[in-house]
Amino acid sequence: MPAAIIPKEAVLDRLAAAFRQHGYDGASISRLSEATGLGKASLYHYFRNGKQEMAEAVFAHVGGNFQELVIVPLTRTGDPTRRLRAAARGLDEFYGRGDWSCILDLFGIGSARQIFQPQLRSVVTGFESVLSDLAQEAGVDRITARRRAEDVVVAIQGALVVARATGERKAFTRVLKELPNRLLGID
Amino acid sequence: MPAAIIPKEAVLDRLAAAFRQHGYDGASISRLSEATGLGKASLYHYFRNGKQEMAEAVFAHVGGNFQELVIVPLTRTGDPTRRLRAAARGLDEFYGRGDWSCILDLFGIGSARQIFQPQLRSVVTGFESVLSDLAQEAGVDRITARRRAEDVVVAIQGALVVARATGERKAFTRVLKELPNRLLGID
DNA sequence: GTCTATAAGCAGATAGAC
DNA sequence: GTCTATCTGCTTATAGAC
Repeated sequence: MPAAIIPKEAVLDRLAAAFRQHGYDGASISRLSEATGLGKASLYHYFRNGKQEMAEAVFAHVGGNFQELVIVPLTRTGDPTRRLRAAARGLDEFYGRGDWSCILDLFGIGSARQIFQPQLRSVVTGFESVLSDLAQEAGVDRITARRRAEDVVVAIQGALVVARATGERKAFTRVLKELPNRLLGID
Repeated sequence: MPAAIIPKEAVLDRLAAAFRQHGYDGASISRLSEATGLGKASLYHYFRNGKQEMAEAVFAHVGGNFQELVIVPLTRTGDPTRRLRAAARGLDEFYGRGDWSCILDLFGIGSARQIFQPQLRSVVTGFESVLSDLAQEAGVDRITARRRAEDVVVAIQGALVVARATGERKAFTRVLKELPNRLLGID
């Protein structure tokens, strides 16, 4: 009974990369097999329910990374601006400096949408809550905090779309740099 | 030699709707056939190079709508704020009040990206130019105008992604309402 | 200009050997 | 746990009748 050739974490990272590049419908089992270096049958050994289960595992895995790189820094104690700068660094890493598409975007399209829409919604509202709470902690009134939190999420998603369309990540980099100001700054 | 059953315009509208719903890779010829009400062979009669040509025609057609609904109002003469409000109404219609995904997003994913990336880039830079020129005409300095133009494009794209993820269009509606302020308003 | 029928290949998924 | 081989159905695309 030989051990796994690569750890499941690494498999999930490679599956995530393939889904990010091709989208859910464009990521065929053959491509996922290539991307992981595992044969198709090996993939089915890991994920009995096929592509859908692979996507669900990727979603959970990527969600864990997001939690660690972005949510944890935001929910620490200490100066709000510093926490936002740490989250910006986390977002930069999480999105491959702006080169990687967001699962929130990709899994909202085509057959993935039927599967993931409820979860996409709760990711957005969860992220917005954390941002809004932080803004309020920094003295911003509730209404403004919620609006700005929404604006930040919108800006991150939009910047990734624009980066993909233009082939340049400057819009994304700028959004991250302005992140503390966008959430806490003057109107 | 019977005439076409539905005009090519209508075919393109239905193809566009199908691409918007399923993405490029998810939009199979069968689905495109269903969406248009034409048999597969009829679609190939219209578009000899198959799906790629359908997508290219949709891209051009949708680009024409965008020109008409958004660019024309922005490049008219008259009060900049009024022109931006007209463009906001155009964007609202162009994106089905926030319910439709943007081709800029969808065609940046998977196999469509290989085909369309250069054109996506020029759509973004073109739209940004028009917005930036308008802001400068309204007295905004060049650097600020360019930054705000980029922010506006980012916000529209992001709002559409968030709308799709949450199933709510309020973020999109708000971005449109704030459009004049986002481009011309105080920092 | 539209259709039905069909070709050739790739999709997702499984069986069974090692 | 991995592989090769294979199955079924759907995919793109075409041929040819009307």
